[in-house]
Amino acid sequence: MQYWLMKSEPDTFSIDDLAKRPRQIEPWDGVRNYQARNWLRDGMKVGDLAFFYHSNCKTPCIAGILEIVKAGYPDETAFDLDSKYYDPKSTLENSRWYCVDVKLIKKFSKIISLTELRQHPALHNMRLLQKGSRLSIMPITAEEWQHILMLQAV
DNA sequence: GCCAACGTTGGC
DNA sequence: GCCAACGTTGGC
Repeated sequence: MQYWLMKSEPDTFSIDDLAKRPRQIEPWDGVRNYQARNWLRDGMKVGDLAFFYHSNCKTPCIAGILEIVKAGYPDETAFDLDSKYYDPKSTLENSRWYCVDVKLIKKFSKIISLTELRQHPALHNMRLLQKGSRLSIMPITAEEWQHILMLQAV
């Protein structure tokens, strides 16, 4: 059991967009970074939980909780000529990119902003808070997970 | 919109 | 294998 944080730009795909999906399930596709790809392909297991993070927006924040409901499989957007995620170097026989399916577990009634996260010494080591950190998928420790959940409960 | 930080590409 | 050039990310 591993905890994760997954970034999405709300203008592209927000937690509300996920909430509108029929079973609140959606492929988490379009990731084009090798480190993140490795975690999608090899690290994430069905039943793992993840924070849904809104990036590149007015108030960057953790907006809710996701569950991984399907483990890593080839990202089909890479095969789609019309997709902005199209990559000619990814093939059906040898897929370069992977995705997982996520399900919305909870949308926070009170979001936890990046500013708030920075105020807690217990979270200082989070990869998310490191200068220049750009990973869109990252692991979270159980301690960090619990700490952040407490902030939400307050 | 700015720009620092980072990742990728490709010539050599 | 180096590294300059370029493109992207993402907070502010």
